[in-house]
Amino acid sequence: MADHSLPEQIAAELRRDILRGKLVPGSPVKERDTALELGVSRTPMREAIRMLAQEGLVVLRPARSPLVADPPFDEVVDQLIVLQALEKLSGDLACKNATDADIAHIVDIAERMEATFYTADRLDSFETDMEFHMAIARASRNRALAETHHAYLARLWRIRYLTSRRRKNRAVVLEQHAKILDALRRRDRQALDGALEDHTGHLADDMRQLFELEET
Amino acid sequence: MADHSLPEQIAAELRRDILRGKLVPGSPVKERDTALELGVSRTPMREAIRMLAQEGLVVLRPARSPLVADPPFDEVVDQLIVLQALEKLSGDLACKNATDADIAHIVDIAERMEATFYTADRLDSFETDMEFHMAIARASRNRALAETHHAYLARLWRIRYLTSRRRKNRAVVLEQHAKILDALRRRDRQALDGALEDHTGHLADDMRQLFELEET
DNA sequence: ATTCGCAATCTGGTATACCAAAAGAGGTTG
DNA sequence: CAACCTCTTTTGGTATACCAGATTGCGAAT
Repeated sequence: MADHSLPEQIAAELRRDILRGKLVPGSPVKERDTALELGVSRTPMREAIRMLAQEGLVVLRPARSPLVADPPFDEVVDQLIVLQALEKLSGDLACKNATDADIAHIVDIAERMEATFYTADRLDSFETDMEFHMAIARASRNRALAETHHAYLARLWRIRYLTSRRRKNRAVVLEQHAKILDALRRRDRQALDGALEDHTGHLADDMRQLFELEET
Repeated sequence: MADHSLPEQIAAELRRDILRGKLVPGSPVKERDTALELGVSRTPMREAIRMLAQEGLVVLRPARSPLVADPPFDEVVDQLIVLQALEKLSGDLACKNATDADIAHIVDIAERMEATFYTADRLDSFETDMEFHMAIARASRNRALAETHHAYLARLWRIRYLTSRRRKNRAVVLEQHAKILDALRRRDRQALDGALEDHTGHLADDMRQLFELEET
């Protein structure tokens, strides 16, 4: 248990429950009950809840139980817009600052993803996809950027996960990744910018469809 | 005391002490002692320290006292790069989405700042400057963006505060703000982009000078 | 004199007890 | 029958007590 601190473990546990849908969006997360359930005291539970609030997975209310977040479409779009800007900045900086080893690492992830995309568990392949994007952010060699980018990926985790199920043509994703990789290899900032914009744009389209279906 | 919660008040108190230099970068912030000093218990003090850690004003160490942050130049530059990207995105979106009331509010802040810039307490006028930039971010009508932008402003608070002392010509700031306002009024995205880039760029120059002086 | 080791103590992490505010249930009254 | 008031219960906020790991300083042994 030296890995992570107790609050982090609790946060990870709750995060999984939220993303997997065990904790329904809009339902309260009472610190007493939840702490008892997990066999910890309220203090680390409190801290874990604050972490998730910071990530946007729960919303705090003054003097009330925190709620599992259930962001309306507009808010998710807002977050996606920021994510897109962060990815484009990452790409731009990566073209300038990435080492060859950085790029090789990204290629490696992409190849792994391509090889297992149709056979792997959806959750696994989804995590590989996250790794891919995080590796690009890290290749910017800007720690603050990588951290903020990671926070947004985490925040959009659930909704991206849900859209990945609905996506008819998974090949499109692989193709987009290939384009991103190609531009990055050539360190072609403009091409990379376009490829990343395209990638996020498709995600926005998928999200819109998902929300429209949910309306019913 | 309905304004803010106790942890927020404590955080504000500590933040002022850090920014004013009462708490020296690199020195420990012991939660017991500090809590006793402020007449509160450790629980809200803990939370306040976590807030400041999140803002980057203190750094947490496992099983050790938190330290007042003292980030190296490179890290601050990284953060400034992200802040610049967020400001440019804010400006871009604000040109599209800001209401006339939003812009009027920004004008209001700018005028207040201009009127008191030379007479007001430096920390106060600095807070007005922050309000100005935050108002622009909020005018983007993108909550996520405004929040992340705010976090970066807070993170760069100290270093910006220090540079504001060194800046020979405060009039430059007012002039830049005027340019930003003008472009925003005309909803001229390109001009606003340039003005914001210029503003942040100057800040980077000032920062560089500050760090070079500190080296000695 | 130097180094190794042990113990006192300092510090953050965790559990728990207490408090005040707010929500909900139930009864009373118009 | 409905609306309102009150009392109980629930819940987060705060204070405090306890614990375990780490640091440090002193002392003993080489």
